[in-house]
Amino acid sequence: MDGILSSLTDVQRQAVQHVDGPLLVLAGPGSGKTRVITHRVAHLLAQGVPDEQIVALTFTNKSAEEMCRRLEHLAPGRRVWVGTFHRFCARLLRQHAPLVGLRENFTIYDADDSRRMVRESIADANITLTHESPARIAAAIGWAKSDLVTAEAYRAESCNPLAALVERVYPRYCKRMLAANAVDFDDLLLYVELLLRDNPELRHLLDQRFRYIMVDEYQDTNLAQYTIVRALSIDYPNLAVTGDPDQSIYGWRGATIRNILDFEHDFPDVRVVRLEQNFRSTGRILRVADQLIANNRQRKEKALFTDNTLGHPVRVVVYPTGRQEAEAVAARIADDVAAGRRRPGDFAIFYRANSLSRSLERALKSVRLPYQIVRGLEFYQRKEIKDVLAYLQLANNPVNDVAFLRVVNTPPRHIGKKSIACLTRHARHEGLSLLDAARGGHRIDGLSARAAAAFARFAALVDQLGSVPHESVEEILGNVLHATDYCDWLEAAETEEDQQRLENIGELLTDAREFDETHFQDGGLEAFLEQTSLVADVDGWESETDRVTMMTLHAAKGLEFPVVFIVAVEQDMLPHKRSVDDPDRLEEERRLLFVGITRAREELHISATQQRTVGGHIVYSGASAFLLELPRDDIVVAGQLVRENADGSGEHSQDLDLDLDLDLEDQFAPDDGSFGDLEEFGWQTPARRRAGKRAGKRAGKRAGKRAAARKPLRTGLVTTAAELAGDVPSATACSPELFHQNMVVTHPEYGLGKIISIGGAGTKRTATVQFVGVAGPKQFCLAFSPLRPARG
DNA sequence: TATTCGCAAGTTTTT
DNA sequence: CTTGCGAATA
Repeated sequence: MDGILSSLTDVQRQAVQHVDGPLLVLAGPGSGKTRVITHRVAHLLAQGVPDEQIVALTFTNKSAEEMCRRLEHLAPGRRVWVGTFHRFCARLLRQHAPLVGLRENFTIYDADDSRRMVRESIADANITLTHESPARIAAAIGWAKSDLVTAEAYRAESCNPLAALVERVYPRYCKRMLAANAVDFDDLLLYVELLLRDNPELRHLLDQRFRYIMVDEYQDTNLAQYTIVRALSIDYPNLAVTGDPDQSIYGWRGATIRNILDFEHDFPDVRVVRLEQNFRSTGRILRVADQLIANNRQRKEKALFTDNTLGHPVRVVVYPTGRQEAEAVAARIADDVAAGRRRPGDFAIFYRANSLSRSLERALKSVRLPYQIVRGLEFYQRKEIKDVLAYLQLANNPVNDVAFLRVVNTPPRHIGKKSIACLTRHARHEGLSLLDAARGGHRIDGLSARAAAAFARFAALVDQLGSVPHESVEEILGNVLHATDYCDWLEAAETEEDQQRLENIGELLTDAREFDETHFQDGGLEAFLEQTSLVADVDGWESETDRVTMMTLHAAKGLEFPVVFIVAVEQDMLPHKRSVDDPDRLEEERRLLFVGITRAREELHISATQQRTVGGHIVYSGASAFLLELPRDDIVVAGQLVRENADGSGEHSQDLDLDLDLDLEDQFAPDDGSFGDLEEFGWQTPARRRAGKRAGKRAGKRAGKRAAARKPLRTGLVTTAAELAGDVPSATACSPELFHQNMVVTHPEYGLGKIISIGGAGTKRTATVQFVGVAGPKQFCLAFSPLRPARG
């Protein structure tokens, strides 16, 4: 035990040695948080706490594994429960499923399955969507669940069209899910909460059993998660949470930063320990991170410091295009690797959105650098994998209608849309599951004898799958592939794509075999299925292999790399355009960048472009406002950032040093010459564009004029600003969010009008406009209409 | 009923 | 640019 404690700092030791009562560890990035948690577990064990009384909850399987690994070192052979919140809840729910109306073999639906279910429920409610999407309704339902609002309790506030839809769809969705014996991710939490709320004796029992609970990344908990750990810490309030408000990046998923900000309030006798010493990054990197995050209001002040060397300045580079950015990053890495300074595995590239990985991937390929993209989920979302898993799900849970519909005609069994519609109608009418209805298909009106026979054969097939003795998942899976002819079907096709599919299925078989070796005894097929639905992207990351890692900023949390590149730090990308208008969400975007920055140990490169292709369209990007918040003394800038005051007043342009770093000139100037032109571009920050958008007439008009006067722009940048301000009519549509009720607008054909009603979001946002001298109101889909705000 | 083609729509982050 | 969906065709 002495050995364990001696490797810790004083503050860390305080947290580790805390045994009873609530504990809050405010841990800055790189402050040894995981170390503290694992050591504390080891300490508890050393104090005589039985293994089964300790539970450590994490957000990703990845960090759970890491924790297990370290724990195995500190306390070999002990069996402490470490895992994700969702897995923990899934386990509890399996044990007590009947209490909430489920059976213990319930299926966990992924986002895709649950969206299908929402779609059906929308149909149930006789709703035809006009300007909302099933996805948005699904998200709203999820949001309600994270806030512990059940279907029965849900009431739409008046004047909220989305909520009005949710109020009708949510109960139907719930009913359908129960009938299919299925839960979605949010249900896992919600049901456990209800379980604890409605069964006091059970709650007490579990409270007693899980006597020492630890929650990592506490800043990312939502109300449901908070309530669950709270309910398990009443009789034995030994709840230890660790987190950093500055790293809260899941607000969009219902996480509330208040859970950590108010922890001291909720648990009055809490012991608070602050870990502020950073052991990871250079002084400069830490300072850059610290300065950036100082711009946030919602936080607990922290005094981050480090004894590490100052290190290199952070490089901020602006490239003309996304392609050049990707090539430059790849070239830089290739250079370091070729010179023997670094290994590929030292590098990580982070981006805001998955779609940005493509150009990087291509660039790394062309310089022959080994890489891995952390996007593990994708594997389980492939059609062939989902198909095969659907058979397994159906074998395990025969009332799973979504799985039934997925595979009833895959591979093709001469069962068409009409027959399925007929079956569905009958099943609903009789209150049967689709599989049960299929079994007695011959008695259904309007169903051809041929189709009825096909259904019966399918039902028999599924029954056979379910009756195979549960020797191993691999065997069960093998049986599925054989009995359904799935592989034969793919082989027959012989296209390149189908070859790949066969390989993927092979990979799934390997997965199953590995599972059998390690976990089969913990629950067999059901446990395997649970694992496949509860994996996340980060989980696919292999730290051991020597490859360049690419991932989203979200996935990067908790990891560290010697050299980090953060690309596409542009306005509307980071901060993302869906977040810029909401101060809270804007702060979250800033935290996201903070998380990215603090992953870097030795070197950090931040880049942006002037022009990038997103979704097939070229957009002229502007510098992220965040770039201008970085401390000048700790960064080196290549490219020019021109800034104007957000209110559009005065031309206060702050030109950052055009400090071209030599490497960069070497890389680009000779090749394409484009780098030398960069200065001319008069790169524009979004401050101006937004000034134009918001204050429409005043600031916008001036911004437009001024921008036009600053001439050497050859991109469409100025035009864009002017258009947004309403100066130049054009075929391109304005941002739909720009319009609001009662706004006066112009249309090239109809002229001046007024918005009399408006609703929806994104491309679905529609407005009804009454034009002057035009009979009857007109409807517009704002994303594509030539409608724009009127001047003056 | 199966397959193929064309068009439209949606593009943030994840358990 | 991708994926998904619907219609037209074999």
